[in-house]
Amino acid sequence: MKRQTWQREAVRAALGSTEGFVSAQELHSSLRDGGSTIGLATVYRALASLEQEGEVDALQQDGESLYRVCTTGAHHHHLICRNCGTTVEISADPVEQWAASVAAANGFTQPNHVVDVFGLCPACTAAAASASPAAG
Amino acid sequence: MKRQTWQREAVRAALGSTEGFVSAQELHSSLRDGGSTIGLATVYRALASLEQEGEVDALQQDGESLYRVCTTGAHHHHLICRNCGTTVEISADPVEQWAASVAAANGFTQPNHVVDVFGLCPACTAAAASASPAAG
DNA sequence: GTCATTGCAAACGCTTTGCATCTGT
DNA sequence: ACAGATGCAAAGCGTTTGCAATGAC
Repeated sequence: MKRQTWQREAVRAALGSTEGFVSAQELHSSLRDGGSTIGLATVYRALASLEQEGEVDALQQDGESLYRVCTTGAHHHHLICRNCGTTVEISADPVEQWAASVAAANGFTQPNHVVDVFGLCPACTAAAASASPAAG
Repeated sequence: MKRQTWQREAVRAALGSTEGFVSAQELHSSLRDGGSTIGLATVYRALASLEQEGEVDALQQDGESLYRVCTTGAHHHHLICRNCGTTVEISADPVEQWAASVAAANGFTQPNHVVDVFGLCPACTAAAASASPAAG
């Protein structure tokens, strides 16, 4: 039996108001910042539960778990700036098909894929160019 | 200045004698089991150093870092079974190009990408089919 | 002879868990 | 009234770091 609590809704809402992936701790901070008195453990539990139900997607990045609202079916991916965090939506139709294709080719079913492209956005590329003109 | 130590060689050797990916702790256990008195921290440091030099590939699996001897710089991706962890190497040339392409199209430089495909391998698909014949 | 490297263990960060209380049904 | 969720904080896990001795160059 699953009870309906404002905490759980708060986690879902916070997750829904994010652009890309967020860590559980960022979510907790955000919630607290928004006035919630929700506990960190509760955020983790809600996230785990939500993931279990398939309502959110999770991936591991550098030892952390990042969460994102699950886009059951047609989804798009993001191009993220490593430096300033700028996020650009990108259509990944060819990749969707490629993922499904390689999965099928190997006999795998229920294909899920995590596709994210990181890089330096134009502004940060220019900034980096002047910040590191010579490395020797 | 990089000094040549038997510990470092031991880590490389242990890594070279593995089939797939191994965790730092497994490597350490293996080394100890093989007679080495190498320390855990040293294994971590050697691994980090080796990865820095591009001699080994590393990936994160469920909060752990798994390492493997590097495949000459050219990287590929993996198709991972959600259930048993079976890993299949997949060539992602089209994705490489796609990633570079979308990055360039948006003015992004230094494109890195995270591409992982998860699914159920043939064996687990069959197992799941008999384990969950009806869901309601 | 010098300094990077090693090793131990504690610190660290992220996540999970125990237990008492509270809240939703 | 009952079952499950919450919250705090500490345990837990894997990883990193500090500091003194050691070994490589």
